[in-house]
Amino acid sequence: MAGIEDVARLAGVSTATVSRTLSGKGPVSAATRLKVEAAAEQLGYVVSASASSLASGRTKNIGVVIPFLGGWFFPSVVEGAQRALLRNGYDLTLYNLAGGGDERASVFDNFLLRQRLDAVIAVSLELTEHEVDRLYAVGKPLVGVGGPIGGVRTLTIDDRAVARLATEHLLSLGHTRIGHVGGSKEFDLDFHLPTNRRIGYEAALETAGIGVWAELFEPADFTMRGGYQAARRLLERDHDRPTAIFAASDEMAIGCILAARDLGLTVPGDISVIGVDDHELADFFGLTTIAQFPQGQGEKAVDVLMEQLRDRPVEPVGLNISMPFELKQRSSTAAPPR
Amino acid sequence: MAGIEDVARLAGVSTATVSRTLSGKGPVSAATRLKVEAAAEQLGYVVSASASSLASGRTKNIGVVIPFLGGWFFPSVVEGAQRALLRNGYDLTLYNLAGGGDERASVFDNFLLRQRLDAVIAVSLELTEHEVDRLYAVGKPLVGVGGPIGGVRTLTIDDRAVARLATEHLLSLGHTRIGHVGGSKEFDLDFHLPTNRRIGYEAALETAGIGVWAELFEPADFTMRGGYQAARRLLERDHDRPTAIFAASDEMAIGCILAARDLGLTVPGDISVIGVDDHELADFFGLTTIAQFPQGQGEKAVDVLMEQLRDRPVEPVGLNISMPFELKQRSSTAAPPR
DNA sequence: GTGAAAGCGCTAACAG
DNA sequence: CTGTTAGCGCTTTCAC
Repeated sequence: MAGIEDVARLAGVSTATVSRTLSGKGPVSAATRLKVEAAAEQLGYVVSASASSLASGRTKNIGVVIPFLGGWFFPSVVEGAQRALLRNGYDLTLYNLAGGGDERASVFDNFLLRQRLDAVIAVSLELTEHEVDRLYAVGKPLVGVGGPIGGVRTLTIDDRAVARLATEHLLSLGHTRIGHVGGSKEFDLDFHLPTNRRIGYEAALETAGIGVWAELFEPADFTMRGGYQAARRLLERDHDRPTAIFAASDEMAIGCILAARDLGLTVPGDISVIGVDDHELADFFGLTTIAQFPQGQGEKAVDVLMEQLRDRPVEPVGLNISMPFELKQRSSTAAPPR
Repeated sequence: MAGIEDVARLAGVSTATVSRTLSGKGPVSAATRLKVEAAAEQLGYVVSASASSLASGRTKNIGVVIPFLGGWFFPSVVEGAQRALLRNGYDLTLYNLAGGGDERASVFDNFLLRQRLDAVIAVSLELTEHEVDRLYAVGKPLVGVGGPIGGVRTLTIDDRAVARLATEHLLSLGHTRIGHVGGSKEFDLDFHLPTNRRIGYEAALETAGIGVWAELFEPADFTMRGGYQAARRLLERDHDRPTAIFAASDEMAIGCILAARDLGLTVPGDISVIGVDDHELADFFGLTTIAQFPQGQGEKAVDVLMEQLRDRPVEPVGLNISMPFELKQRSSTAAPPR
């Protein structure tokens, strides 16, 4: 492992010049730049992260905190963030709060405070005041993805608008009895996603002059199995069966499709199904959905941070940054039967 | 951010004593220990990672390199490793090679060499000689998960034994025409998993005195859709249709189940299906499978590293560490029809 | 545009 | 058992 001094010696300059050249900060003549770069290249020199951090206060590393690494959303966000960070020469250190034990406390009270991070991205996390304090105590920029965090810049999709769009799609096809497989109470704690999607669904119905029937709502747990069970409850009654279902996630929507098939119903012949996400399996099941772009969310979070890291004084213009979503029509929705 | 000096002052001792106390290394009297701990607690002191690393040469951080973060396997391995690392006070820095651009080169030629890592875990990676060299150049312990890396300690499951077990399960139920949905050539590059599973399958058939029919093999791409299409090809012929399918992954196996349903066949009535993985969806689909435990693999990789980091001289006893797998019987397998 | 030198905050001998 | 001290390998003033 060659050090900066080796490079300096080989290039015939001082370590200060090597540092300036390789970091791109400070004035260096074209000639020296070339010499230094050649020397560094030849020796395979790579700066020592700890020495550089200690001296400069910058770590070139950012922390990503997630509740757990399951499903499709979190890995996608992380992958997007990773890609963007790599481009910027940053490392990504992952903090996974799963486990339910003292992992969470230990992450917030120790790991994040080790001054190993220049900033943190918190994904779908409802942070307690104490946790936000801890984070701010470090004095590092913080951006949220998905869950509104008090006083923190956050990237979100407008869940009500998403639900409205999905419901309006079904309405526009002529459906009037539209069921909703949403989240149960337990899933509302973190960022009110289920509630917001339900509100959007109901708003769309009301705008269309159609009443909201409580019995057309079925709560589930965001899994395929949960969606399956909810859909069976919705579809097994033979009076007033819905002709369409809006599920609050693709996994649940796929569960609905499978339930319909098991009941001998065809999709979309007898029943239309629409989800939210554009999950990796959506295409295979021909699922119409409202796509959101988690990778893009991860990348965008990084962009926001990079900007903040560059010109410090930039304070949050608006706290919430709205992320795009769009209707992706496939073969699971069509006009109602008859 | 309180520093070690603040703590020393408050506790009325030297910084060396604080360091010794908090790191647990070196002798400290019970009384001082208490004083120091109280002071540190009161000030909310957390050691600066970069200063500590620079001085000690240890970073308390390990790198995990993965080909991409999709699917179910990689996130699970990462989550397992994360959990184990957290317990040991280590951070996890994630390197994702996806993207196909120069990400890979940049990771190996820069990121991993920044001396930010005490060790690295390479998951399902076929490393080039140059890459292994780079890694060894850093002089850090390296352990592989899933893909045998030249000269590196690696955790693997015995893919041939896995396939044999799956096939034998079908044989024991009385099946004799057993199809295999395996991996196509492209997927063999990285660690010969498809080939090994196919060999295991064929070995089991031969041991049972049953010939291997080439037309009972269908290659696919490890996705649900790929499994679906392969199964259709296998099941659509009406002469000599297999009565059971062994798929080399659960996602493909689920695709097979869906294909069977679409062809009007019942599982396991007309056709039995077995997979490999114990994927998160396996239970929902009632899929019999050979479970492997990716979280456990991640944890084990960490254990191996921790041991190596503790008592340096420990050299690889055997290079390959065999990981457990087991038959998990659900409702997708039964005796053949008639 | 470049070099000298003073740290960044901690750890690890080495004394005592 | 505890304190003193010399770095760890860089970055960053500040002169020149």
